[in-house]
Amino acid sequence: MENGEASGSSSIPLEKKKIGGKKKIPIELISNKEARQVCFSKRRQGLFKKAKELSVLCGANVKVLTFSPAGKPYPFTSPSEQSDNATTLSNLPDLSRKVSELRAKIDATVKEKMTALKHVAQGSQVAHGVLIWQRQICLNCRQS
Amino acid sequence: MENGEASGSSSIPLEKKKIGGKKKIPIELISNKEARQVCFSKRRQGLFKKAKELSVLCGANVKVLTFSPAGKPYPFTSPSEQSDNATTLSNLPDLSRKVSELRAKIDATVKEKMTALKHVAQGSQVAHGVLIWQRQICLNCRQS
DNA sequence: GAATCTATCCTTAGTGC
DNA sequence: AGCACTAAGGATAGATT
Repeated sequence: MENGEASGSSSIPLEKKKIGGKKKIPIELISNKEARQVCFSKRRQGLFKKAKELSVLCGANVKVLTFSPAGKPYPFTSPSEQSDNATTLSNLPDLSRKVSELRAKIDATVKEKMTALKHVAQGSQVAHGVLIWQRQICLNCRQS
Repeated sequence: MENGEASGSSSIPLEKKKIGGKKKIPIELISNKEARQVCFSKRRQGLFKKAKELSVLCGANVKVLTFSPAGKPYPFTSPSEQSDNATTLSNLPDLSRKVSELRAKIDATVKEKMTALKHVAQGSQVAHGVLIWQRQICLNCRQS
């Protein structure tokens, strides 16, 4: 697949440059900042499309969360998951399974983040940040 | 011995069938259960690869969370995010930004799930499940 | 700088092993 | 089950508008 630029051989036919056409690029950080942003937009679009296709074709829940180079979040959630409210309300037998999936998702995410942040907190001054973050979670719980 | 040709009878290269080739398929739920599973495996692989390429090319954090038709979770997290612990420990100036990103992610996820589950709970008997789920979150908070 | 175009690269449906 | 193969279809880097 990722048949890299490995072949350094001189057997690569150099042809005259035609307009258009996709050229292969190495999978490494794009140095040009503008090109990187353009690439992000295009590929994020493609990634979301692939995610949607996967969810539709296979009836699978798919969530994608990307952060642009500028730090802006771009989330994607498969339609089947977005409409869980409606579908489950009229389809109670599936409810427990859906709830289990949601619980697994949030548990995995929370656990992962907690672990990461705890490790970070052990060697830095971010302990306060961790505490604040934990309170937000608990406030969310109480609010409901 | 050289490939294939050797033993006796069939020295004539058999006519190769024109096998393979990709046909267009409509983007809708694949009815055949096995085909659906195969498709899920292939496309999940492709999706993860695309996610990795996006994260590398653009230096972006990417997370993908998929559930197979059978309900098994397959998560993907971009390498740059996976190594947040190490990188941030030796790179404290980036810490607050990383923490903000993590906080935004978990907040978005929690809020989304809470909303979905609250809607569900309003019209069904799942209120207990919601409460249990909330306690788990809060326990996680206290444990740290 | 977003949209469009195009040639090329990449993914993957279908098949066989 | 998983891997290899083929080639049609799709994604996209670069140029152009």
